[in-house]
Amino acid sequence: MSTLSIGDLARRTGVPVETIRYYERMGLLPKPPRTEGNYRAYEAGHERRLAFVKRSRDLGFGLDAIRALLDLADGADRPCGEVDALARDQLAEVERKIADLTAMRAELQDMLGHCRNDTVADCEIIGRLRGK
Amino acid sequence: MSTLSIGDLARRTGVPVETIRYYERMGLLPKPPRTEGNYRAYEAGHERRLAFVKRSRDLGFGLDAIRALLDLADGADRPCGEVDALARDQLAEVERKIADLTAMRAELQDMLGHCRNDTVADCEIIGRLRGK
DNA sequence: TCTTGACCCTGTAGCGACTACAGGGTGCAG
DNA sequence: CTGCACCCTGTAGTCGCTACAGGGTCAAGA
Ligand SMILES: [Zn+2]
Ligand SMILES: [Zn+2]
Ligand SMILES: [Zn+2]
Ligand SMILES: [Zn+2]
Repeated sequence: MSTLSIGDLARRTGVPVETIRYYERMGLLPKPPRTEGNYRAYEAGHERRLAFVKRSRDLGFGLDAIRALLDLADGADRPCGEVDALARDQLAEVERKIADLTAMRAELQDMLGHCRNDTVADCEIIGRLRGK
Repeated sequence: MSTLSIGDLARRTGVPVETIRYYERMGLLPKPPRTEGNYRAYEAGHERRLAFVKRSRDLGFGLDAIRALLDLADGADRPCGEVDALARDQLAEVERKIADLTAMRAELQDMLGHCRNDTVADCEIIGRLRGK
């Protein structure tokens, strides 16, 4: 038989078993047919769909956005403006996070650069956390 | 009287009331004395401690790390090596996140740059999410 | 004096995206 | 036939808040 168990699918996609079941509960993956013993039996279509979800997650899309992307991907001859909009929103979100983290990094580096490694009372890190 | 209500403290530190109560439950802030009407009555020490917590949060430290920093900050004449280690760990974490997000940004930008705004079937964004 | 309204209290539930059990069932190899 | 890896469901925990629900307190204005 060419069907995959949930464990097979997990190994092939790199998505943990528990996460696959979670995606199914969240409506990202269709409920697969079951074997006699009530095991999930996946086929190639399921694997492609899960791979799509994984690539989207790797780009930071939230599950709601991924549901929307999956729906849009089904309408082959519709314009892709909505897809674009989702990607642009996600890019904006990523850029916002990078900006926040870059500010944190600068301050942490500066604190560490000023620390003379003596007592806590004189430590620049503690001093700045206290607000000088 | 020079005490502050929880709302006063929230306004002065920029930390929401609910979050202040949450920090108290989590053991980051000492339980303040109460008024006759059972209102929390804060003093300058509480405000300084909360400001320390806020600055630490703004740098991305987790609450466990902040608890440790607060403890270390009390031992004035001990060496600051542990403080340093916490800051270095936090810097490493921030740098890891920046690296992840930078990769996401590059891929999102590239996808968006290749999208010719036609149909979903030809859309580069959908194509890449599907794995080409 | 009464009442309005802003503030405060506790306790609990929800968010997002998992992750980790507990307590069982299935299926195959030795 | 027995062990073991795997699968099942359902629930609770993670992190750092945030949002109620259902009450109590308090000062100012009519
Ligand atoms: Zn400097
Ligand atoms: Zn130091
Ligand atoms: Zn390219
Ligand atoms: Zn497109």
